[in-house]
Amino acid sequence: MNQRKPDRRVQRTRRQLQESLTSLILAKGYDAVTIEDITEQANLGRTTFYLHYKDKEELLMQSLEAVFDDLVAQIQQRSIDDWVAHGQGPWTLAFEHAAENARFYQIILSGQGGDGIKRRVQNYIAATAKTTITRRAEELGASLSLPIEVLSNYIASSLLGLIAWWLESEQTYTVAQMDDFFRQLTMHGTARAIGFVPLTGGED
Amino acid sequence: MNQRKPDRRVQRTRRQLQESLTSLILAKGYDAVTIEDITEQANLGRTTFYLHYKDKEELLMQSLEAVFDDLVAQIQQRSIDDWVAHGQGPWTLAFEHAAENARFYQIILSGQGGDGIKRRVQNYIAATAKTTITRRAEELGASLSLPIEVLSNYIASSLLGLIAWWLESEQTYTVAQMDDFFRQLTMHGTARAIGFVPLTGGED
DNA sequence: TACAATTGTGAACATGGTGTTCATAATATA
DNA sequence: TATATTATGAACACCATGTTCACAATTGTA
Repeated sequence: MNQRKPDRRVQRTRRQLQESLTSLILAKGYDAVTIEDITEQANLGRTTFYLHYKDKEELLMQSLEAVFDDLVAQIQQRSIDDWVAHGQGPWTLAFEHAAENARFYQIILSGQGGDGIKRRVQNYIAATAKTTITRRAEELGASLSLPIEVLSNYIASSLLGLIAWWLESEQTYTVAQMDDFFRQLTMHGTARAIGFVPLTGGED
Repeated sequence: MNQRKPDRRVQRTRRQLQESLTSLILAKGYDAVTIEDITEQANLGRTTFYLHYKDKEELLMQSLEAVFDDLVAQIQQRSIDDWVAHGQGPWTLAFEHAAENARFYQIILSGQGGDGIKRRVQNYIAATAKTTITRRAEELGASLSLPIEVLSNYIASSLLGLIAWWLESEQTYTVAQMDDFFRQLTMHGTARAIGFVPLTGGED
């Protein structure tokens, strides 16, 4: 009945484990962090870790999802048209958030973060894009010219790929610039950027 | 002086190690393969492995690069316009190659393939895209509307992301369809696919 | 063919993280 | 206060890694 309130110790333990992991990642990278590092930093027994999480990756993903859920909620407070009207894309907040935690995501997204973290982050973005686009398509009564799965996955991988590159390159460009670049690519595709002018929309 | 011909034993050993690794990846996944598995399968001493490679990843990347170099050479035999004239993108061969070795790339690209493999593959694609685009831009005397690094990285991550998704989804679509999807996105961007019609190219 | 250099071998070893068990202690909730 | 839940830490088995070393096998060449 009251599944609602987990034991105080549980909350405390999990929070400490999460905080310890993120701070350790900043200190020594992802792979280098051992379970014992985490529990020691958190002042907990190593056994306790396995009482709550299967492995490092599960711990990290739960932390990330909490943060992402917040971010998505913020983004969805505005409609797509609202964002565009302000000369921004909905993903502006994503670029901002990434910049604010640059070193952290640099490590996580470098791909040398455990097995499937980048992939799981990408899945999260794709799922978000999918529901957002679906909802919008319903509002407009419009139909997609591509399978939603293809589209959402394309968006997720290109956005995440660009963010990862941007962080690795020590942020050669500002958030506003990245936002603008991504909008151009989103609006007109890569062809125009290369200077390749399509045959004026021929064979749709 | 004659750096040219490595000892026959070296060639033989390296080839056997490469073949063993790829076959083992198909058999039990990437992570599950140990150095000992590889050398045993290759009928070599475990020590021998370290005589040639630092770790599993180095071995795998060298195998991949050999394959990729071939593929790129094939692709570059035609000009971009040639490809387009035939109703295809240069990346058609990439989709084909991926389909032919579906299970292999499914594992490699799932992200659960060692630390940075997907990332290194993506870097390879980005580098290829960069030189290709640069060359073409020089031919046309055109200038890019985006930094080449941004562009090439966007292309690489979206292409690889799409391929990875496609393989994971058990290839719900044909090579020709994927090629067409990617071309649509390349030519017109994602916005049009959503049914979002831009303000007729307003404020460039 | 014989010889010197290179390469492969296998055993042995140290290292280090993982994941599990279990009896016991600490703490929360009712 | 009583009972259930959670945390503890020591101990253990396990397994892959990476390195060393003395010796064997093979190769390219003189």
